[in-house]
Amino acid sequence: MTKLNRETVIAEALDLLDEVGFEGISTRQLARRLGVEQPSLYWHFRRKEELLVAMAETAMVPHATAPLPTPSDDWRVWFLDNTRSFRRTLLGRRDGAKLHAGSRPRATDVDRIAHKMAFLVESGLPERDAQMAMLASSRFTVGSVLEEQAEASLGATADDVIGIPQIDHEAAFEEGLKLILDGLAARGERRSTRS
Amino acid sequence: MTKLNRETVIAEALDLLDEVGFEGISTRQLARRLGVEQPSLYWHFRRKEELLVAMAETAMVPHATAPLPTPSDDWRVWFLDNTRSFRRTLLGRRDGAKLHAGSRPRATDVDRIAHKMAFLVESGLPERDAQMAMLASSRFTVGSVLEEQAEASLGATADDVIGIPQIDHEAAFEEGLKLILDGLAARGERRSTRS
DNA sequence: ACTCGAATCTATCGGTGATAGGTTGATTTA
DNA sequence: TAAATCAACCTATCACCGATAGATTCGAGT
Repeated sequence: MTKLNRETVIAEALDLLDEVGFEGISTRQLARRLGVEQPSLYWHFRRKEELLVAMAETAMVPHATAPLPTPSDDWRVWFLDNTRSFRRTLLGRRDGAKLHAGSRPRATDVDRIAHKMAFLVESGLPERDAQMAMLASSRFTVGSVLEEQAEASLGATADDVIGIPQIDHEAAFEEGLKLILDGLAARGERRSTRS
Repeated sequence: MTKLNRETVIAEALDLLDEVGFEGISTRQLARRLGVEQPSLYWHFRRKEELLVAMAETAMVPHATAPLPTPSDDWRVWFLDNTRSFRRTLLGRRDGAKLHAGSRPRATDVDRIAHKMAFLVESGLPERDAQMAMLASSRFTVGSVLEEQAEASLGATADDVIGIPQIDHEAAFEEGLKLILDGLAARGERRSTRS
């Protein structure tokens, strides 16, 4: 059998995540899948948490490699699509939000965020508003997906007692996102129409 | 020594949470603090998760017992204060957001939410907008506090490499919340001024 | 005094992350 | 080519974890 490497471990770990969920991930199960003994994983990762961080990073690749905005883009449309891309990526893996929550941005992410910010400023938004809107939409998204995936996990075990009217997560996300966008647009317009 | 009961266990568990954080909670440590052997806790709780749910509920008491809005209140002011109350309660305990995340609302919570919704509708907001705004602000808050407390946990271990400009979480929360409120107000005004 | 059951105990299970230190086999070096 | 090196595994083991089974205690009610 071919030799293990970091990427193979991460890929298999993400497959395992999809099957057993975040709490179900154990180094032994992962090792068994890779045809290896459990301590061998510690050659590639110092601690389990280091593996989880790497998993989170890989899971975010779809969003982290999505095209950046260009000056001709409508900032409103881009803002919506960018946040949707983030959400779809989080939803792309089981417990994706839990995996991602609290992870620090890497240097390449920081560069991309800077580009996005510059785009919004170029589009006429005050820098602080742009910054706060990016932050707010990101946190709103994490909170939303976290709840959505938590409900999915609980739904698998406990039966839904009727009384909680079952939320349409997609619609709730879109509406909340629109609220943030509208709040942002109100400022941008106020600024661009008055000055 | 006085006999144990559910409330005592929960209270001690929350103290333990503040000391060791969410990941550090173990039934053995908790039992030792209570002067009892570990399996004794299983008389009061079927599984550890049941204890965690009870902890989450108790931790939310400050917010869950805060005064409800009255018809004379300004809905904008109330909306801000209500969301701030939620945030402060989450921040009130270490890893409060992680503890709360994904917990289902209890019957009494549902009643309170219904009251709040009715208040917003009475104040002139479309029901769906009110619903979505409550949901959005709640999820934004959970996402925000989750990140804030995650940073606090990481900050305790890893040193801050300068390059991430250190966010003022309070200000970011206030700005994001204001975006949601402004988005909501834009609709309410549009409705009330046109009809 | 006797019973009964709530509330605790002891003992133990299988599973977990992690470390220490030995083995192997390919690659580099002398 | 022989020796040395070192990445990449292995075995063995640790302390700890959540959870269950089943014995024991002890106070309240009859």
